[in-house]
Amino acid sequence: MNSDLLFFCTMCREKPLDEIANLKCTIDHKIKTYKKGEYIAFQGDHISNLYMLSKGKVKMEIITDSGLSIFMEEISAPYPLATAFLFAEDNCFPAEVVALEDCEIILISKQAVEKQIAKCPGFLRGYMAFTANQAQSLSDRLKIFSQKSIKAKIAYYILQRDKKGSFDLEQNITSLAEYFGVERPSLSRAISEMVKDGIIEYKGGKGKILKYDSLKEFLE
Amino acid sequence: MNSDLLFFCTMCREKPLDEIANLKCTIDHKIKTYKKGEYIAFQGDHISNLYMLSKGKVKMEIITDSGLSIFMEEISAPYPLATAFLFAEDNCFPAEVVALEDCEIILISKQAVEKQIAKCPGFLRGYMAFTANQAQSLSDRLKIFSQKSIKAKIAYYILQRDKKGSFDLEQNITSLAEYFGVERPSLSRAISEMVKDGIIEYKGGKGKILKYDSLKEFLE
DNA sequence: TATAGATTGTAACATTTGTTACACTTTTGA
DNA sequence: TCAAAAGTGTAACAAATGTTACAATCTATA
Repeated sequence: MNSDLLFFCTMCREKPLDEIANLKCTIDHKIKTYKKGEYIAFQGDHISNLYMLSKGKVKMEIITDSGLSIFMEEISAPYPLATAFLFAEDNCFPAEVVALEDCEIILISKQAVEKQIAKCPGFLRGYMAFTANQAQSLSDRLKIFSQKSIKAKIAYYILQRDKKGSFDLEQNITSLAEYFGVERPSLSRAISEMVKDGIIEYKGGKGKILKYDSLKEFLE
Repeated sequence: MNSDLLFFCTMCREKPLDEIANLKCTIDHKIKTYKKGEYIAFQGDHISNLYMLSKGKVKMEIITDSGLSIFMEEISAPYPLATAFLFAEDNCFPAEVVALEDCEIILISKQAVEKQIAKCPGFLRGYMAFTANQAQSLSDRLKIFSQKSIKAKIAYYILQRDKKGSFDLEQNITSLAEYFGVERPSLSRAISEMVKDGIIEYKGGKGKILKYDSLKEFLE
């Protein structure tokens, strides 16, 4: 996948892929490469470019004043880095970015991004859709987390996916436990208890809701 | 505060207030008013306008297929509603919006928003800054929630605010407990134990970090 | 098909957190 | 200035969740 293509795929989703392949990227950009282990950005760096990770894998790490690492996340290409921060009030990198493999990054200046947004509504929609979807999934996850008990999380999750009394967890118990921020055996146990209490049926990732009222009582 | 002013204050933050006051709002918009109890939007409605709540207070409520309310949030003017969703892939209202008081809403069509964004970089920055800041605070909160134990949440929170060995909680214990999603006495107890163990000093919202290593051990 | 690896359910026990109640302090507003 | 309200720390006990271990099942691949 060449860089232009990648760029259009990620940021300008309105055109079909074959059409994109024939487009010439007219956006002013630079391409930088980093060797494994190199720093791509330091925490607190002013963000004046859009960073599109086009090849490789990076680690973003939040370091405190005293040098302790308190948060870490790995990101694989293709993915834009810190998109939200480019336009945020405090437009500094919130974390250090280190190349975990050899990486290629497409840099587009804030001015170029603004120019492109003004020129191409598709680019605007792509950029907005990206940050919007990101905010949306953060907010979804936060709603799950704000349910205090595991059974409440389950109730919230399956009620959201309720299709005429049936639900599909859409992922295995191990991942779901991680998504909920709880231990797998604890989630397993909670589901078992809800089945035993006749509130739901459950088998192999899918199930049925038997008592809506009981589920509702777990919430909030 | 007139509607134009409100609009510029919220979405176009680059100009000083006195300058804003003299501006004429050239953005194509409609103003709608709703009586207390009226529905402003239904869950699933297609979002084709930016909704600026300029007066009043609304309730956003997520209702499941089966009619259960599983999430609720109150929003007071001035505040834009569902900004992220206007450009999201699934651009439907995620919740019902009901007027809790008599409300006024400024409606700006997606086309008008795009036009304005293309025309006025300040508007773009305002819009982006808003969604970006929103995403940022969601993400901050999610990091706290993803720390499993209360002491880990405390450790993460104060390390983030560490200024040369001192920290300031910036809010009272009651609010902080709510922010963490735990009970107040539980938070109180956890802090007391950390003080007793000589890990931190604490008094009236402020404190000092005595053992960085012990704090670090709580994380993740 | 056979087999190694991943996923799942379950159990017993340890640990953490929630719950409730109360006394004490600080803040607020009349 | 005083009384009421809000905020705080603490304790004892209940409840929920984590931890660890193991066996059963499913899945992918040689």
